[in-house]
Amino acid sequence: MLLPYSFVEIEDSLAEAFWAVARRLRHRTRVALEPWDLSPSLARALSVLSRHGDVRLSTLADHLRIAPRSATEVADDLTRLGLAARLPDPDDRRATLLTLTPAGRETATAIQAARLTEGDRFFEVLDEKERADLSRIMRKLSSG
Amino acid sequence: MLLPYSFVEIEDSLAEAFWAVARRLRHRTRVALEPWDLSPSLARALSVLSRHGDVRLSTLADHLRIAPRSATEVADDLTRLGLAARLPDPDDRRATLLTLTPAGRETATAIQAARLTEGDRFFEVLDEKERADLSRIMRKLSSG
DNA sequence: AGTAATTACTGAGGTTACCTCATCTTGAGG
DNA sequence: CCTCAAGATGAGGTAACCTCAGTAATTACT
Repeated sequence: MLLPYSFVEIEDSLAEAFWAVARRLRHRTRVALEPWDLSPSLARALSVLSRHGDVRLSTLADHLRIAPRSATEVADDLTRLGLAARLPDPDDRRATLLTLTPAGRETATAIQAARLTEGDRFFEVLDEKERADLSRIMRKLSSG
Repeated sequence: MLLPYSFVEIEDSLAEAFWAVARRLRHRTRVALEPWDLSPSLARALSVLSRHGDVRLSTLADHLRIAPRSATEVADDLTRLGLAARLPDPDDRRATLLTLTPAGRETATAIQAARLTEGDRFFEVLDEKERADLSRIMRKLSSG
């Protein structure tokens, strides 16, 4: 199937350019997490806990968009690291709440801060208007 | 009593907005690949082969940014699927070239086209100027 | 109230896409 | 011709997911 040549080139480079940026940003994020020796996956879980407070494992799974069974493993890992703890849900004895330990809360806050500065540094090559444009465009792309 | 919760994460930073878009685009790409039942990883390898012609496994590894040992596995998979074949490098008897079979070439072309239309559909919610802005901004971010 | 269906978590085991390390063969330089 | 490096691969390992089956607790339906 053939598309108009110029059109192809533009679209092609747009998607590719996007992924090139994604790779760079991912790398930056990984570097930003290094001081805590935490995988991106666990860092994300920590951030969910820090934003939403105590959550059921199933809710954690929803937020992370992983299978419920996998949330069990994330909880295991965070617990093993002393960053979170399980406690029974008072409203439903089938359910388990995951809560941040003080160490977990501290780590979550530190990571959040580091991630923000990393993110800022990454995007600060853009001027004010470009950032506004990008923000608006991202919003459009993620809901359209 | 349990409060109802929303699964929608608050995207307060550019980075998070960016990742939300990345997730959507990745999903679109995966969907676009479904007709061929190929993993994104193999599709990428196919596209390297289609762009660079016959390549050594080590070169393939470089392009895909994976360890040389892992390129062996990618080659195994493509070979098993009849999309590529190994042939000895005439210039170096230690080396192996991977080459596309006719089926592989055909698949690579079809995937390329499908991927472009998917990308097209993804970015077409933007108007002309937004696409130009995004393209410029991505370029700036990936080299800055 | 008694039973059936559903929900929350987890054990067992699998998959994908990577990795390192050791080994074999071939090539290149002193 | 001898040592060292490079290309591929066997063996074995890992992270981060997955499905499926099972148990306990809850809700829904006679």
